[in-house]
Amino acid sequence: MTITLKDIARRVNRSVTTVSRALHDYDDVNEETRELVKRTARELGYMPNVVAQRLQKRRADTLGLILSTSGPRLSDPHFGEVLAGVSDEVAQVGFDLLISISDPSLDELELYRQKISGRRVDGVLVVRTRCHDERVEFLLRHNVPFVAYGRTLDGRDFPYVDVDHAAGMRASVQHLSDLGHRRIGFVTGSPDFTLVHYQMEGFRQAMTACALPADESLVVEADLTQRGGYGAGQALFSQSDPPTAIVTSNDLMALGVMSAAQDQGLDVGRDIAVSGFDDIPLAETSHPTLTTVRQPAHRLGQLLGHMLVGLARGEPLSEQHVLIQPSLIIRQSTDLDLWL
Amino acid sequence: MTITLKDIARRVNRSVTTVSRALHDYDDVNEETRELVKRTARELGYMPNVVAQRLQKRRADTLGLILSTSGPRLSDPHFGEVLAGVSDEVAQVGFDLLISISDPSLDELELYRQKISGRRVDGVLVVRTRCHDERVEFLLRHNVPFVAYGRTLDGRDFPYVDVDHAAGMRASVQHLSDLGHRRIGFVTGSPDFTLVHYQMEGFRQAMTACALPADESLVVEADLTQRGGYGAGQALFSQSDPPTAIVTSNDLMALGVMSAAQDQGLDVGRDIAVSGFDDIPLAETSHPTLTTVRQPAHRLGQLLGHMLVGLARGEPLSEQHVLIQPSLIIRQSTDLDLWL
DNA sequence: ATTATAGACCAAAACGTTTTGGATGTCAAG
DNA sequence: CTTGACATCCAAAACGTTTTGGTCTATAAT
Repeated sequence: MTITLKDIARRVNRSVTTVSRALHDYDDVNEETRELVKRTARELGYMPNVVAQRLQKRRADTLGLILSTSGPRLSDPHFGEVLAGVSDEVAQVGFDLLISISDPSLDELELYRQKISGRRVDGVLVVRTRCHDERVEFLLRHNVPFVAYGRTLDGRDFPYVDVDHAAGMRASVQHLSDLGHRRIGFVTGSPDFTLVHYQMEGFRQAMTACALPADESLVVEADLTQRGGYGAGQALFSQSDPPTAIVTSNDLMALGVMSAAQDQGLDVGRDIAVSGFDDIPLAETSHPTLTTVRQPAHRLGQLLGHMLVGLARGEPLSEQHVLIQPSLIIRQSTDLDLWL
Repeated sequence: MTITLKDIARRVNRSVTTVSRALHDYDDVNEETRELVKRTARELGYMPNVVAQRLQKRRADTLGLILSTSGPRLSDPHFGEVLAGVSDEVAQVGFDLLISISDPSLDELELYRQKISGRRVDGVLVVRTRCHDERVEFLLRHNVPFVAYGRTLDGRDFPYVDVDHAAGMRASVQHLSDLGHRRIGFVTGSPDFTLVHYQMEGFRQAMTACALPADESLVVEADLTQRGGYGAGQALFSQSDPPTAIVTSNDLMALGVMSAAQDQGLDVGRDIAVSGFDDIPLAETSHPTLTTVRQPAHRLGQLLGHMLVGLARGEPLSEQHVLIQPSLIIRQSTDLDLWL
């Protein structure tokens, strides 16, 4: 049997109204009754029925995150860390985080529609944006509070947090150029992803700035996974004039590239330089350790969570657009003689 | 403005009751009105307010998962995969999955109390059980439907899904013994975890069965992470009479151990054999590839989800206890000459 | 002509809160 | 004595559903 306000009211001989107001520290209830109410509530083990609260308040105190099966999975370490940041942050202010993995049979937007119009969530998080992103369009059109992890390219205005992938990539290429590399390969994800688009932009900018020849055959596209990186690496190494250095769209791919290199008998860090993006924990303990562009994943998640909670509460956002500058972490995979 | 049953009722000149019943295909509403109601609902873009439904039905259609900060994080690949399985399964039958990361300041059990008595969730998932697990005690005491990923040791009866860690570990040790190893180290997590306990049991059983000497100094405890494995590996390699083979509690640790070995200049697979547990995707692409004990993570998650949904709906469970037999996957880290 | 039966519908209650708009009593000031 | 202010309390409405327990009408059976 579960305890309700009515039970407490009956017990202390007050109305439900008074009990509710006492528990919420309204100032129109006598000090004594307030104490009495609170004590009995504790004694009876009263816990408010949040569903009823939500119905009355017309708020869900819940934030939604929809993962499409094609997007990043929970097993992507960088993404997991961002998510942990979001969760930490929103939990602190009493919000729940609702995670849906979109059934492949169901249209992803339909899922948004359900969750949102069904009042299940009062704000959503969009992850890994695409250059033109239908989810963003949908959410804007339906006036749903949301924050995106990543920008889009079609000039719509919406709140986002993003990392300056172009700058990160420029730093990587610059570093490799400084080491004397002239044939630099790029193992990349689909250019539909905004992050890949900007990385590509940074890559080309830096190649030009360093006066390096642009060779399109050195740009290989694959899945943003280790397996994808492995395949792309194999493709690059089997070319007649293979690159001496490779940058990648994320660390998982970089690890895959390193595997492919090692399988070819190459000594990563000496025969071939590899540089990643993200700085997942594995980057620090791989062999050789991985040079990469660090994104403050956890802090980034916290920021996303913070903004989203604000939006969901209808507060104005102090910063609509946040662009975080990543930093290059140089390790052995680009310079094996570098010992820590 | 959001559409409610009342709006539809007004529009079709029927009562709210009839509209509700029409939408739910009750047989006491005329075929024509049913059609009319459904059509108008579609036209107006009606979506039921699930909060109201839940209040009325006294069900949340939501399953809870509480991650304590000390337990596995979302960034553990094996765990992420299990979770994806759970999520896939429960989404298919319309349940939500609520993930809370327990604030370190808040007592974990208190969080359970809140979510459960607050009627936020109608079933919970307990992951990575401990030999004596307070969460299990709590849930049993409060009669909350739950399924555990892992057993406990104190003889309480509750539904669980677990992997036979003892058998997996026996297979690993047997394999190493067959290769001629006699000094086998064990890099393990805290024995409080049930999985570690059973691994330890399997380890000792196999050592005895293979007539290998038990040397307690070869058992090193550390965090169930790559970093933990690295440290434990260093400790083992700096001993006067180091092991020639090492088994570990999970793959992340094994990767850490491999790193430590390689930093010592050891050739993993030749100078030292390393064997993991889980078979995360990384195991297949590490260098050398990792011999490990495979757990069907995704399927395991689906099973957990399936059981939990059944319980939450009050259906009797066909199988209370599921113990899955893992299989040994032999790769290069125990036998470098093994080329695939 | 009465009584059943079935088909179509609905008002009201319920779920457990919070909010609104008073009501009541006391006391001090005028 | 009246007025106003203040402190304390509460009934009723509201949130959007589903369920309960009907009513009413038309037709069929007796």
